[in-house]
Amino acid sequence: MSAAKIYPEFKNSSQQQIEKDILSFWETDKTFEKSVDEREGKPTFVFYEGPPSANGLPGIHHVLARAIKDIFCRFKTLQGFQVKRKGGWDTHGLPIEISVEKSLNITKKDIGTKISVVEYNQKCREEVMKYKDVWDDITQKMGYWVDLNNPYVTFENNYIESVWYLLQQLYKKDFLYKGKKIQPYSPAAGTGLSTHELNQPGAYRDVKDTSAVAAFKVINDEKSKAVFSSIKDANFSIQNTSFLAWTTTPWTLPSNTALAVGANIEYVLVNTFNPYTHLPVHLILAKDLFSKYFNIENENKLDDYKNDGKNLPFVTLGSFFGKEIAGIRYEQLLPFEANSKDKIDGDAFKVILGDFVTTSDGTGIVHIAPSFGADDMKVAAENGIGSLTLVDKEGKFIEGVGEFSGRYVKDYKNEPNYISVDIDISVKLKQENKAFKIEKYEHSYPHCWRTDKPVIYYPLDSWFIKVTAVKERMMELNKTINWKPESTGTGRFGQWLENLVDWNLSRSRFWGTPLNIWRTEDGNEEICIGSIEELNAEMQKSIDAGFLAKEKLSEKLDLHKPFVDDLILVSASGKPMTRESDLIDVWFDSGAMPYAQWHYPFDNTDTFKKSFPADFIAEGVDQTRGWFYTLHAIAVMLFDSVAYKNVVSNGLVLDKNGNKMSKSKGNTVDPFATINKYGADVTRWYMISNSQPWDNLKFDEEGLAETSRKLFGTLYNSYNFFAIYANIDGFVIDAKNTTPLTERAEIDRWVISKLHSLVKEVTASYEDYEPTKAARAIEEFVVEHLSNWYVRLCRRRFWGNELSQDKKAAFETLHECLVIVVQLMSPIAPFFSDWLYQSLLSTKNSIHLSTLVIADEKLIDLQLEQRMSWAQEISSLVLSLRKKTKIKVRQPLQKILIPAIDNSFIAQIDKVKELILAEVNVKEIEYIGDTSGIISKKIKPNFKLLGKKLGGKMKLAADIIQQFSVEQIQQLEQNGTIDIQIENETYSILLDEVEILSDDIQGWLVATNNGMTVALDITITETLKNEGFAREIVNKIQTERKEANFEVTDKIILHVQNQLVLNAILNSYKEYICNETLANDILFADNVSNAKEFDINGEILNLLIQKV
RNA sequence: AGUCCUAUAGCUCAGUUGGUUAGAGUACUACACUGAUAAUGUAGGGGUCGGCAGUUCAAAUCUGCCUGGGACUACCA
Repeated sequence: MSAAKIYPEFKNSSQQQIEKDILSFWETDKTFEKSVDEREGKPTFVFYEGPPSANGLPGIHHVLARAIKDIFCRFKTLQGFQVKRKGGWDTHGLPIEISVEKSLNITKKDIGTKISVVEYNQKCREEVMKYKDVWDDITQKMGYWVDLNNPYVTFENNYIESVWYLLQQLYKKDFLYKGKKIQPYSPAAGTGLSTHELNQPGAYRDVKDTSAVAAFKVINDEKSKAVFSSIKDANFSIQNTSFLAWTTTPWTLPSNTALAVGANIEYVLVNTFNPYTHLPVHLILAKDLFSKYFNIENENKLDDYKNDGKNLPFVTLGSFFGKEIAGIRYEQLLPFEANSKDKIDGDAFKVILGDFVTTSDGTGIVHIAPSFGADDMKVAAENGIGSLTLVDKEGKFIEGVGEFSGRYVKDYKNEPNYISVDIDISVKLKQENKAFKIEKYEHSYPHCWRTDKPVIYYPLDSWFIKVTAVKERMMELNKTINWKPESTGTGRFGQWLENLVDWNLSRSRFWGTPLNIWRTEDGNEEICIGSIEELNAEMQKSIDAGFLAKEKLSEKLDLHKPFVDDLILVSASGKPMTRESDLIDVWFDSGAMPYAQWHYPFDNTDTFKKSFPADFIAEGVDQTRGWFYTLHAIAVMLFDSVAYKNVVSNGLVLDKNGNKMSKSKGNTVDPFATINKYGADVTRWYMISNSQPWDNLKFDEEGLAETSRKLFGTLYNSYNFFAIYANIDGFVIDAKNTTPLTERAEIDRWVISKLHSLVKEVTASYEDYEPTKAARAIEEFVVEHLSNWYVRLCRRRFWGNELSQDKKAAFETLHECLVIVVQLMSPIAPFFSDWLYQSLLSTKNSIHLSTLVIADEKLIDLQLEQRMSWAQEISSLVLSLRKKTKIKVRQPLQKILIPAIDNSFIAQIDKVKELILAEVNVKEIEYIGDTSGIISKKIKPNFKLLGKKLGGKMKLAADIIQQFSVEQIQQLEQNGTIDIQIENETYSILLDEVEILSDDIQGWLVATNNGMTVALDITITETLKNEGFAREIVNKIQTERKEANFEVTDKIILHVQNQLVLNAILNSYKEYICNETLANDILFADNVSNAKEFDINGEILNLLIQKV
């Protein structure tokens, strides 16, 4: 009994302390490194880390995202795979530039004047790693295993060199081209934006803009005369006729060069009034949209008009199809010096046909400003219409636009009294009789994701990647990727691929990977550099040609601006070539990580080959068109391969009310505070078990407390229970010498069977990237099966005096369950599981270096699991009956009755009989056979079978069957069939097609649930009553022992004051009582001093408990 | 505007190929149990399965439309 404690017992250990201890253990043990190194040569499981940017702080959603990554990497490691996890940092891009500008209090304009590009880029380089320490801290505290000692960093020369290599490969395949396109452009940031950037969450926002329906006056010429010749109305004049076109961006109206109509859309021409000037006018708009502006009740009531702009009366003068009015010319809406006709590079101001025109909005006539809309540009080019660009790159009107010159089209400068140009243009139109309807219009409009300012569409020179050329192949290969959830792959990602446009690679910025293309001034000769070696060779050529100073070659190479811009190369024909000034989209950086992280193809080609493509990646669902896309695009174009085989896209973390977390709402959750309070394991477990990774998670602190209490508390108690008794008995697990399963108790075999069923289920779930299913299954096993059934029912087995064979088996069984359960949990809860594992095995070898047990089918006995679940059901029913009759469990009862329809059922129950009897404190089970005559039977049709057979008659048949008499049921049971009449037709019902249940035992107290019926004999005989007394006495003594803080091994002596009824019982149950309470003797006396008074089922007992 | 996801008890979630009393946990209430106490058992209240139609003998489950929540896309005037 005094043996050294093998298993540490923890009275007050906290999850936080455990995690601290395990963290420092991992550090000194180098467990993570070992978990990779020890598996050298084993099959690999390839994981790619999507690089975070360390210039922002980590949030709780990062903990979720990284927990998901960690789980599968740990799981695969447990399975024996080698899982390398190279960390990485995303270091380029606008967010970094913005935060540098903020901290230096400068703007883009100041770069090159107030600060040199060299200095600026140096600042960026520093800024990038601003919060690296915080990130390292959360990484460690949350238990995310990733190699941060050798991360890939996107701004390093090696990384850039790999990116250049990839770009050169694309160039060689003719996938790179330069073109002018109307692109999203942010005047505030001074740069074009890629579609990826517009896809950033929050980029599209509902805004209220001033929208204008403008009237474009028809020119009276041969064409218009011909078109309108059919109109006979005396009041009609072409000079007074206008087209109505709607726009939400009135600032584009001065740049208008055409109007587009739909060929087969019908337009009407009406005589009415201008609602602002009240002058009589003729207007043309789509018939379908007519009712938006006019009320039919006001037809032909021109004389009623009250000059108030309301209830506009009208007279319809005629109607035309779009194809008829195409070609009509109109007067320029807002003529200025800068948009005079000679400034336009083509024909202008006429009606053209566009297939994109619809009648869902506006007037069915579209205002065309080719410089500010992609469709506009396209349709204008097709029709030989020229373009006007009256707005410069800063977002303000150029000189020569009258009163609007120099004004910003949106508030790009945060002017305190910014006045909307849209409004002023609208006012001007109103005054000039050119406005028909000015109103606020709410619509979704893209904003620059960093400056928060509205984007405009603007003609820009750009380099593109021709991804459309491999569209089909990308779709094909996408089908081989296992998406979790599937709908993200087929739906969101699949549709994105179907509507693919070329990837705009250019960015006019300072901090990023420079485009590796040099060109002669005329653009006739160019070169795309694919390596540093090649660059050096070209530099040498240029030095030889005299374009480049000799010293350049010996300078330290930095593949950033402005250094690369200073390099002038020489073309084949001897002309100087300068670098195309653009940087490339940062998304290309991250999409290049499978290659660039290994500096492929310059180094590590073997490593690369072994780690491409990835087996698994995981990021937020918002990366679908981001990282998931760029990885896929580059892999397909250059390697004709997928970049990843399995991808988990996780949802958002919302607050507990389902609102998005945001700093402004103040509902963000601090990951450090959470981990500090509840521990990383609890946080991880809660997030994984609460909702599937791809569903949004409603983060609620109460859920964390529940997880902590239920799962971890229960497991902790189960272990402590084991440890306490194992230590008392000096039990030490001896893996080589365990009790054979056949010699163990039924309940041992049951829990082992359950355990292996669990291993099977959990392994399958992890393999299917379903961590939530795994977590929930583990939780159920621990709480319901292991703790609430196995441990609870087996407690007595652990108490005996010596280490019996049965007790040894119980220890071994519980030990095995705990070891395997923590192994299954370890990917999700890496700290607690490691701590428990090491405690259970008295080892200093981490659980994360162990090999996952494989489910042993031979140990799974479904029949056993079935009969145990019956035992649980029966016990529950008996307890509920006791409850109903208010007979406490401590009072033994004689028997329970169970209707038994077949013998196999009896055989099954017999095997678990002892467990049931002990659990419900009853002496025996009696099975009631069919012939007893006291079982009432209930019959229920099997809808699934009968429904198929009877079809429409099902309902009637169900009524008939359910009302079967006892005789009819008997007949069916005997003959196996019975005929019923439905609407004068006869149908045979077979025994298989119904379910016969017993739901009552006449004359008994019964309970029924899930098809199980149990009756309880509540007669309390004298013997039972006395035994009840004995039990009650034991209970009081036990409670007293506990209150007195006796050790569970302390022996006692009982001093009893003589009592008429209880003396007899104490004597006849002396052995039992002494055994149960570890009493050496019971001593009687007429008077016991210091005795405590107990109420034993109504009898008063004065008793003193004395420790020996 | 379109595409996709989602809606089940106060809260968090299950609910197989459609099959007849819609479940669990949690919270609340009451009573038990307790040599595991960070527990446990039993009982109770709590649901128009977002709404409306349809298919079917039978719909939480399938279809359509609508509403709320969310994400994404857009050249959208």
